[in-house]
Amino acid sequence: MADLNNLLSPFFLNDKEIRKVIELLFFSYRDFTSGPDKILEKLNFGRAHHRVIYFVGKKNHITIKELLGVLQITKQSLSRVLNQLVSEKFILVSTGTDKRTKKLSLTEKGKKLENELSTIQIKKIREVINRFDVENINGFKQILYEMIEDNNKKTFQEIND
Amino acid sequence: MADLNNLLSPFFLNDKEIRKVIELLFFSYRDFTSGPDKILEKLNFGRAHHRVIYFVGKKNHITIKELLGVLQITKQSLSRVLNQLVSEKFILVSTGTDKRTKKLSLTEKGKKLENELSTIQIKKIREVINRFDVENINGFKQILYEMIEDNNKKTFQEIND
DNA sequence: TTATTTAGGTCAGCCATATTGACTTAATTA
DNA sequence: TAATTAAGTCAATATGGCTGACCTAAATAA
Repeated sequence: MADLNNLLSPFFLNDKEIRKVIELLFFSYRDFTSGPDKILEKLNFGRAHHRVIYFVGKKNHITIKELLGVLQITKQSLSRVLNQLVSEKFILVSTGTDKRTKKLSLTEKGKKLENELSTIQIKKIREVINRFDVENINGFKQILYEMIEDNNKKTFQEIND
Repeated sequence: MADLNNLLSPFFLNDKEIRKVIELLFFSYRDFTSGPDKILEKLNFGRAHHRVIYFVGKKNHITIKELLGVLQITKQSLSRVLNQLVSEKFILVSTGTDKRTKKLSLTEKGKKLENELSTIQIKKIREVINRFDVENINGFKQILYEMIEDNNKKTFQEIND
């Protein structure tokens, strides 16, 4: 039966092979975040701070509500992290046209940190990806994209329009 | 200059495109772990328990030391999680030939939970992966593998030999 | 055989990141 | 004017990490 399955669907992957993917995701994601973690530690920041800095850098003038939508954490969780970043002058808060909203942006200090952290991850990805051909790279991106829940696919598109 | 780069290296990816990969990794990894999280919550377990159950299931009779090497956490961190799993009879501890060591294995109850959690993730990966061809899938696995630090590549190989 | 190393455990305290629930303020919109 | 929305805050709780100090028992090296 297993043989028949392999015969009929050449792209079929058995559980054993798929478990390897589970492990690859675990190990690669952990190592992917380890570089920035070391820099953040010196500033007494964590990965949560990195995410905020990343997405504020990505979308200048992002509001609190939008940021909460991207991060999918509670406003209480965001509050602590964001207040630290604001009080230490990595992030600047201004009022929106709708005066209920706030617009977040990186200060020069914030941009510098954002750049330092992203450079590590960009370099790492580029080093890996340069060893593969364009079909593999596009396939890689597409597979990751398809692993995202539909709701969050929208978010990905929104921050990239 | 950027044009020249693109001209000379067709596989060159600019920072903007690489940033998309950073985001894809963040969103996909988060959604990938959200399924099991819901089941674990009912048992008052977290992702740390899942990892222990996963790797004990993966390598029967794994020792504490080996498990610490895979998870890369301190024994104090492992201790709390593992003791819960043992006291709630998901994991069985026996003594190794070297009587200083302990061998961990899943009980029937543990196997059942492991299966329940892994099934969700395997299903998710299979659903995605079945929409791609074998070259894309292999490329995907290889790129993830290359993102792992050398030390941890060894670990991945060891648990898969 | 004694000394050292190794595998594992434990106690205590600390920090980061997340949660829920309840409540407030100010501004916008119906 | 009433309802909704964006944002903030206080308090309590859980999870999952960490460091440091210290312990036991077994295996191995000097």
